Amino acid sequence: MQEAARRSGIERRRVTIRDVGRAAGVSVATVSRALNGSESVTLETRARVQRVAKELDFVPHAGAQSLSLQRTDTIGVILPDLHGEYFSELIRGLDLGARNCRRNLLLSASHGDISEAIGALRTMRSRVDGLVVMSPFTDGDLLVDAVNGAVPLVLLSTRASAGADAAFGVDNRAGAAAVTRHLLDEGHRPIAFIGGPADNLDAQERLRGFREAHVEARVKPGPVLRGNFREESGFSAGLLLLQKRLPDAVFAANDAMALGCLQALREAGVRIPEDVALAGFDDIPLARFLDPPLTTAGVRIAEIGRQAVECCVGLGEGRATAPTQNLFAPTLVVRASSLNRRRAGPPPSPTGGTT
Amino acid sequence: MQEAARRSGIERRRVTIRDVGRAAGVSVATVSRALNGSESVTLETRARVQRVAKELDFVPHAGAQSLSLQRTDTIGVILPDLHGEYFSELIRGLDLGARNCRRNLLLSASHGDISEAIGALRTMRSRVDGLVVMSPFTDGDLLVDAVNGAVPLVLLSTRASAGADAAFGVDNRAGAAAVTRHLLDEGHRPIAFIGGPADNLDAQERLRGFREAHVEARVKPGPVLRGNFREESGFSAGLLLLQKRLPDAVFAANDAMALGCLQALREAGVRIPEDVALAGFDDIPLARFLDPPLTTAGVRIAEIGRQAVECCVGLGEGRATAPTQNLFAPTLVVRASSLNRRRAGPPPSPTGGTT
DNA sequence: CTAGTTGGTGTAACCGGTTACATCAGGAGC
DNA sequence: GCTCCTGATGTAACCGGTTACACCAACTAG
Repeated sequence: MQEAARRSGIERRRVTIRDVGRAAGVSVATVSRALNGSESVTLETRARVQRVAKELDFVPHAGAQSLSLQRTDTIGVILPDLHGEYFSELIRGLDLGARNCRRNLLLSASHGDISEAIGALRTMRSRVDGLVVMSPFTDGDLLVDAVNGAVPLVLLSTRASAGADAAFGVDNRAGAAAVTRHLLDEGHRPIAFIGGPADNLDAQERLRGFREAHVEARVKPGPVLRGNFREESGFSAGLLLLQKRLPDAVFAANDAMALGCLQALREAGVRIPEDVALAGFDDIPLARFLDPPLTTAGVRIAEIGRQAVECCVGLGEGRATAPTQNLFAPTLVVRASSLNRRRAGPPPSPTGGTT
Repeated sequence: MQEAARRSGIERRRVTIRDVGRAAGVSVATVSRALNGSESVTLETRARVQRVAKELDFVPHAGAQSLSLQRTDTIGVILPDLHGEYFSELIRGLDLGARNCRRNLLLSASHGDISEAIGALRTMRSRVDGLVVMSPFTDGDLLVDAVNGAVPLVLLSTRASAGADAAFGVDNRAGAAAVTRHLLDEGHRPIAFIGGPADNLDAQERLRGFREAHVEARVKPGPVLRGNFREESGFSAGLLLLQKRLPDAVFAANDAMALGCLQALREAGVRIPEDVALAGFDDIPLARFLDPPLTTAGVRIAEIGRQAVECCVGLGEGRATAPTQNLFAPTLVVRASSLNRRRAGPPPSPTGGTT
């Protein structure tokens, strides 16, 4: 038994609540009460216990506590990836929420793979009081099944599912429509679209917004290219666009692809926005620093993360929280990349363009 | 399958190992053995137990397991911040390492505050098998004290401490010296330096590398300005520089500040690199996309994170891992921002500069 | 046919907390 | 002086796993 305990001879035995009790001359119950602020303990006893606990460097065993109290003070988070500015911002918000609620954050990446996500879910299920999961590439139902009601489940940017306790997301459709309208208002047409992965909910909705704005304006949309939300795919799309007659504007379904496209066009000597206007989506920090600064749809990513965690904690405490469906409206952020500065100058030549 | 369990009223009791035992007609010991792959179980019994466990959607209680086994399969991570490209990369590496070792990742930010870091340490101590802590603003000893040998402790970019079990970091001095030498080789002098926070180890070492390279080259260093590693402070430093005679080059102690400085200079019409050359440190993804692309010292951040976690897990398993002191050498990444393209042209004017 | 062995399984102790309930001292009320 | 009450504290059951040890059938060996 407990092989682990005597694993290495020099191993130091944990200080338990019994050790504290013995040293303070009281029972374990009193120690527990003294440290957890139950009022039925003499001031003097409480002080003594606290002093002894500090002296012995006593820290309660989280596992024992969770076994006894049936809670872990931890929220689990599963994201498709942990990489890039978008997720960085999201994680910051998640941490903020966790800190506000005095919870720990257990983090994992699913790498866009549903079976990895479900695997992560299963390991996490028993170690957390609630889960926040982002899984834009699948139906929420699979996740709901995997959690099976064990803990509250909050979905981010995931196709809503009746089984989830709450869902947060961005109003991609409205955001994309706003960007598209802006491009049309500037007089750009046709507008090409660089889309995200076919199975990605955000990507689908953004494309939808793009199309709806065109219908509304009675303008025929430009070509729709397929991307995967990564910079390289924006670059490839840019190359593809260069092979035909260039559109007046390009709207990429996220900033990373807009960036890639910008690279491709610039390398070919195309001037932005003089020859082709450009817009993205997300407003990652980098967008402001591009040359030219990128027009995009701004999403308060961190804020979404914070609210998701706080909602999740609330659900776990039985507090009926605000609406369980929550769509954040992005703001149109107009920067130089989308303005109409079309000039009579010669068509793009390989030597032209910005410095 | 889970149908029955799901619809059973509101209050759903956890499925325990005893429930599985009862349903499979065996004892808890047999269930445990069957599920944990002990060999002394009939194939037939094992199959039946596994089937029943799946049917009941049994997931072992992590707290109970950690109480019994004295391990949590979790590694705790405390970083100064979770925000920005640098930490994003780091977290990605940490996750990679955790995944390789089949561990969970418990994440927290200290916001550069030593007391917050220690608080986080105390809550984590009892929930993890090991800790990876980055705390460039303080002495490692405080952290070592707070952990007090409860679990293995791996430090990142932190002043080494005898009490820590291992330490990883970047050879900031060599990296900064390499960048400085490169700038000098290009013929830039004097070179101004934008430093990081005074109490930050990385910042101190980078400044040291900057100075040493000057001594070595027998060149007098330019002015050293104070920054805080954030973009705004780079911007302020840029404004300050503009008030006097501009140096030939500016070396910012990290890329974020280089970026801020670039903004300030560009707004004043200073051309980079024609009027002033610029270099940073870290090689965050953004560096390649600046205009002009930024010369910097490349650090394999994710790789450091991965190794730190894997080392931490190894220590917990009693495996004596590689050297406990580990400095990664950055690579000099030369891009356009630092080249000598000085021209006879007129001194910077508000209307000059890049597009 | 008995004694010894072996392999599968069950029983119960243990991990370290929390807390319902028991206990006990001391003061109030009669 | 005795009972009753009250408030501080102790005892032990419980949370849900793991595993040492006991047990027992079925077999082998003598």
